[in-house]
Amino acid sequence: MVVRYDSEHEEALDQLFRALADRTRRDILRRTMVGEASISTLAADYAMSFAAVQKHVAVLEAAGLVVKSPQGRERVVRAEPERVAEARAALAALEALWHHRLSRLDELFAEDPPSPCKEP
Amino acid sequence: MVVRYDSEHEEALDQLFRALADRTRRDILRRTMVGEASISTLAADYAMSFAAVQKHVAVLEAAGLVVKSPQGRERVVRAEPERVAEARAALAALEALWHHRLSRLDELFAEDPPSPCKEP
DNA sequence: GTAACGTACAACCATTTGGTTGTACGTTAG
DNA sequence: CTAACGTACAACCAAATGGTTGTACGTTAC
Repeated sequence: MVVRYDSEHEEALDQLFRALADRTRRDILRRTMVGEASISTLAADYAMSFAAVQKHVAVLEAAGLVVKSPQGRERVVRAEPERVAEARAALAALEALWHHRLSRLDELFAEDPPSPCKEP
Repeated sequence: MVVRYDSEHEEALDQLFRALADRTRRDILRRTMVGEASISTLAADYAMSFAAVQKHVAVLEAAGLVVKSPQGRERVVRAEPERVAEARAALAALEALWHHRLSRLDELFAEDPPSPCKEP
C-alpha cells in the first residue's frame, strides 16, 4: 500500500469534483436523477444559451456522472448515481482519516493508564 | 419549500467542490485530517513553490475545509471534518433523489395492479 | 419535400485558476 | 543584535473555464 495516491484515480476525482462544482451542473444532475430528460428540455430552464447547457452536459458526461443516449432526434440524458456514490466514498475516506486520528488518541489514553489524571 | 435551491448555499457548495477538485488540496486535506501541520511543513512535500501551497491552503480555508491558527512564528493548519461532511451530505441528497425515483416506480407498480402485464 | 426541431461543433471572448518570482514583515535561535 | 525562518502579499503569466454566436447536419412532422 505504498502507492501513495494513484494518479489516475486522482485525475478522475479532479474531474468528478470539478464537474460537481457548478450549480447549473448540479441542477442538471438533480433533474436527471429524478428522471431522464433531453438536452433541449434541460436547456429550456436556464438563462443561458443551448450551447452552454450542452457544454455543461458534456462536462458531466466526461466525469461519468451522466450518460447521453440517442433517442429519435434527441439525446436523452440520465444520471449515473454510482458515480455520485464514488465521490461520496472519496469524502468518506477523508473523514475516515479523522476518525483514525481520534482512535489514535484513544490508544494514547488506553496505553497510558499510569498517567495521573485522576481528580484529587 | 418553493425556494428551489438557496443561492447562498449553492455558492458555498461551488466553493466546497471546487476546493476539493484539486489533488494537491485533497492531499493537504488528508494530511491535516490526520494531524495539524504548518504551511511550510506541508509545502516541503510538493514540487511547487511555497507561495503556491500557500494559495492552496487559502482556497481550502475560504471553503471552510481548513482553519489556520498562529502558533509561534508559524501558522498551523488543521482540517474541519464537519465541512467535508457537508459536502458528503450534499452528495447524499443527490443520491436520495435517485432513490425517490425508484420509490415512485414502486408506487406505479403498487398503484397499478390492473395493468395487463401478465404473460399470455 | 420542406420546414422546424434537436444536436454537434468551431471560433471567439472575458474571467478565473494555478503557477511563478520578488519583496516585506514578524518571530525565534544563537 | 543579527541571521535565519515562516508567512503574507503583490505582480505577472499561461492555460482552463464558462459563456457567446454562427454554421452544419440528421430526424421528424406536415
